[in-house]
Amino acid sequence: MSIDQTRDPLCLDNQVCFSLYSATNAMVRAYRPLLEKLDLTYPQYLVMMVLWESDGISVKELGNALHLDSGTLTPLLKRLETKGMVLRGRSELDERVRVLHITDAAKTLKLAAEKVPEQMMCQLRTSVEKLSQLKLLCDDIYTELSHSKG
Amino acid sequence: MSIDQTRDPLCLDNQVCFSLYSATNAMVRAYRPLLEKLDLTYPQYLVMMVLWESDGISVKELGNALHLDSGTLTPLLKRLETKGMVLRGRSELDERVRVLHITDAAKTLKLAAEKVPEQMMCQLRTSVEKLSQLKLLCDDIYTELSHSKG
DNA sequence: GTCATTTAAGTTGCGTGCAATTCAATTGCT
DNA sequence: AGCAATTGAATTGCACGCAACTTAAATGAC
Repeated sequence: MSIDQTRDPLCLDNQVCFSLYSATNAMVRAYRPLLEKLDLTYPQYLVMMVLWESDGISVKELGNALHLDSGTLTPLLKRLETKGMVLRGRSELDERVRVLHITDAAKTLKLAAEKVPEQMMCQLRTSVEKLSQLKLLCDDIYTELSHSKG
Repeated sequence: MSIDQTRDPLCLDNQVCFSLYSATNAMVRAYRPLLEKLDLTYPQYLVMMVLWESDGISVKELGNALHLDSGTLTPLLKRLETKGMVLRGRSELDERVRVLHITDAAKTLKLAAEKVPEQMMCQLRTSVEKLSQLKLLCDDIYTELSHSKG
């Protein structure tokens, strides 16, 4: 004769947010061995994905694309610079802005990185429909949570 | 005449994982002002949720419930102990295991914490069906990603 | 009973996320 | 032109996550 856990607001099993949190942690863990071969962390991989598509953008623009701020990105970009993946230049028009350029090594790395999404899908043995459903729902609540604030 | 971004495997817009990652970051950000009043971080709130339901469990059991390891939990529990929320005792049967007990202050805190889920739902202006869909999908991929490893 | 193995927790080290603050360059107002 | 307000990055400080390792206690094989 246990309590009705389906009504308990503080029951872990009822919380979407905990599922979201656990799924994300598991996802980042799953990426690790794949990205280790590229000498990248998951956030670094995200940064590289943006830069592979849009070379020469600013830290601000990068932050907008990834929903991250300079407090996170500045040290991360310095690490990528140390690895020889990124050049952190300055805009000539506006001395405040950093202009981010990828190196030739980064362009080479892209070829290996292109295999990562498929490797990841092999572990995610879920239907493509479910995954696009998941993406829509995540984008949905992201929008809600951002709108209610900034 | 741009490239077909829907086919580009390294296009950010195509990646479920990035949506998941951004949604989780946004979710944790949204919790912050609510939990600040309880002097808890989101992971600390998760720990307290488990302990409110299951007082007297071990670090191991807590880790199983939250999918976190002692490297994360030990320092977190020490902080909760400093705040007077948790007592980190020892099992008499097995000297290795910590027996975690909540304090009276933690029991009082639970009353305030019970309001948090509803406050959170106010920001998540999404239908309940969508949210339970999201939860199912997250639990789904969590299971897939865990099974493929441990 | 002894010793290798296993197990629970703790420690170390690194890379995030992010709030808060600082700094310098630019913009806007007048 | 002069100066306040704004903006782009960087810095500081704190709390995770987690891999890798260590420590100490318990278990198991013989």
